Amino acid sequence: MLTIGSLGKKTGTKVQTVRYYEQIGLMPEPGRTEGGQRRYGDAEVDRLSFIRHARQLGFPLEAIRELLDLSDNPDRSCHEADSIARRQLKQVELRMDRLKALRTELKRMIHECSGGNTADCKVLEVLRNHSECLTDHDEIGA
Amino acid sequence: MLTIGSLGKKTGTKVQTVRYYEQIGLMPEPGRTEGGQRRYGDAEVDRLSFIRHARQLGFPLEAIRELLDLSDNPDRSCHEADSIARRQLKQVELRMDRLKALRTELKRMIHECSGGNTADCKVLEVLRNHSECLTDHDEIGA
DNA sequence: CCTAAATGTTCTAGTTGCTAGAGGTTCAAG
DNA sequence: CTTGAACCTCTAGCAACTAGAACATTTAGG
Repeated sequence: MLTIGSLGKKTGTKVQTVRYYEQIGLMPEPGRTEGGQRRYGDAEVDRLSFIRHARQLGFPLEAIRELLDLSDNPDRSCHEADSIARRQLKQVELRMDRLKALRTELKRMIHECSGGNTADCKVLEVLRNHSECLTDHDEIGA
Repeated sequence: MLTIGSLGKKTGTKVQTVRYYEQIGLMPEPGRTEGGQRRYGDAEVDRLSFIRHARQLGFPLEAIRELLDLSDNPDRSCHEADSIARRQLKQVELRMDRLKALRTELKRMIHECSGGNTADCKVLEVLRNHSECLTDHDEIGA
């Protein structure tokens, strides 16, 4: 039986985060000691590892909830899990495309900056004047 | 003199967002009508455009605050603006690298999924078993 | 057995960058 | 003068945690 701290260490998760997952129903309510402390077994280690791994792959918690659900029902079709993964892949590719455009623009800004004072700083000038941009970067928060 | 709505339209910003920027001190407190409504001039249009453009390039608001500060002081060295931009470029490149690793892993997961039921779904299996991963993807939230 | 340190507990609030809604006021056109 | 769009403030919500206060429990050493 593991304490919440050891569970966290085993899975690379902060204690607060484990409790957070419990709060939103991603992790089950574990057994408690007489004194009220949480104790975990192997099933919980597996489940939390699954969650963490999916997070590392960028899946949002709601997608992970679905994936866990599928994982709990081994007789259901694999198709749903596959489509969740495909959706995630699309997201990743979209974000990559955006970042590529941003990188281009940033590089150009920096490249053209020749020092001197801010009055004729290329970086600031580009920011002031959107029309100097070559690429589209319409989306915010890429 | 522009209303907050027209300012928003001109700069591609939601009204709420303009007020939010004012609240956190990125935008100055504008003049008001007798009835208490905000009115904006050209300077505000420029400033908000600057902010929005920097956001599109992924700069966090705190970096934008610094950039605006530099922009307001034309005699200061360009060096600082340049280093903020370089920092941002590094961030972008870091995120791209992470996304690249994620994409690789997701593609492999999906590629190996041959249908059937979830009991032997590759997607779920990979998530269950981190050791099946080829790439590093240690950082979360890439 | 006792004590101290480490770890656990709950609860609240903060992070980033907005966005949405309630409930009310002002403005401009007709 | 009336109507309806656009404005006002204030609060709360989003994702996915993270941090801190104030207190309880557990465990190891002496």
